[in-house]
Amino acid sequence: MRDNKTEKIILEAAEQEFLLKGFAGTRTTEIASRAGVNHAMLHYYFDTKEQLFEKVLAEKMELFRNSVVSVFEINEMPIKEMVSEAMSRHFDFLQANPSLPRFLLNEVISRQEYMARARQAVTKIAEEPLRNLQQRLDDAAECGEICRIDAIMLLMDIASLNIFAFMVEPIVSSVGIGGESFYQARKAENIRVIMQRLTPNSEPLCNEMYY
Amino acid sequence: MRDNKTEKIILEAAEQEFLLKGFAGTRTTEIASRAGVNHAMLHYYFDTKEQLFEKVLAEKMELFRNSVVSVFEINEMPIKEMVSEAMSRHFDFLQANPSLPRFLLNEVISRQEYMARARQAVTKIAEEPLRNLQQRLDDAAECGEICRIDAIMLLMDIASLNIFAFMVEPIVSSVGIGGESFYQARKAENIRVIMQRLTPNSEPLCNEMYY
DNA sequence: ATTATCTATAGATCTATAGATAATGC
DNA sequence: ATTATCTATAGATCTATAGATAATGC
Repeated sequence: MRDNKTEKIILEAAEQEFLLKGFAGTRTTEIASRAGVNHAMLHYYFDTKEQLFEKVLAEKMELFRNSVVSVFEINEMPIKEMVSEAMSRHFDFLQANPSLPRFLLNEVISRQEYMARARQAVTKIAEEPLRNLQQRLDDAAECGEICRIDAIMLLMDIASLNIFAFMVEPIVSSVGIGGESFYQARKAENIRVIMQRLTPNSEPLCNEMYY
Repeated sequence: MRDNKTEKIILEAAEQEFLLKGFAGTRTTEIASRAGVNHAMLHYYFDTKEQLFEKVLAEKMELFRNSVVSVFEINEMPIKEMVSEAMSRHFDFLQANPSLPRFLLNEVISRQEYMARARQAVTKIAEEPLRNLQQRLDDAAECGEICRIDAIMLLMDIASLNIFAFMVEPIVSSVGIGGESFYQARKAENIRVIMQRLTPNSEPLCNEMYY
């Protein structure tokens, strides 16, 4: 045989099960049955359920981390274009991995072991980019390109708008949410909302009020 | 004895465990130990784990439903004030129940039994208010009070902004998210973003472009 | 004499492995 | 003769209950 076809099939089935039901809700027998292999095979290729899960989680975390980092790397263009481009890439990534945020969020929150790890990772990968972004935002505000804004608030606005729809889609798809054309419109909507948010206010008073 | 003190203690402990770890991740022994009662007591007051869970879920769903309905009931004021007031109430509700959205989302998505139920509930409670809202938005746009906007997009914007921060708070609290003063600023930010979104555009071209 | 609590354990469910058998590579 | 697959079952974990004992209400 010598091919790791079975191993791959099991891993993919595990991925689907874990993403849908989480670690606690997933049964190794279900993974095996979804993969169409004997249950003993699962333990032949992967020692334990935990190990199989770690593999899936690590891969997904890496995927997620890369998507964030790559988005932050955009630079050397006007701030509004930069934000717009970053949002677009972020949205596309989510569309390709719609169940990822819910999965990571849940496993991390419901399992103490991962919480500490995740919090550290967030602090580490977020702190410097956050400072840089704030600097760029301040500079752009100084030039009158955009209004003054706190980087965390901006990022939270963007993340909220981009991520949330994908999270709730399975439940609210009956009222017209979901599907290619919806997400196309949604992407435009999200970027529009943020662009408007960044626009310098005509009445200078307002700047002071909110910042 | 005749007081149902123990019963209440168990129910509250169950609520905490379920909200944190979900149905599959929760152990009845853990609930009992959190409640500080003998494990057998749990089955004395509540026949099964499933039954205990149903009680918690039903209560939380009702709470959630009421919060949505009550927000939709606001009327008889200018559209922008109405939206602003609704957002404010919605935000306050979430601040009082920060882990509710994640819990409901997860249980509903990871357990098929609940999915059908939830989808029906959404369709039923959302359809009419959605039509009414669209009507009001269209009327207000006609008068030039706001720009044209699709009701679903607006609601999705609002829900995203209001809910998301509470969902991720446990993970990102290390970078300054969370706490009374943060949420106060966050609430203002969310309302501001939506108010700007509703503002009629100065260049009439833009209206056509996005709608 | 009814209601609440405990101990001890049965029963159900899920993960993991031993050991036998079949398939492939050399 | 090494690698892959199967059957059958052990072992671990979790839920649920039986039955004995203690506490309260009348």
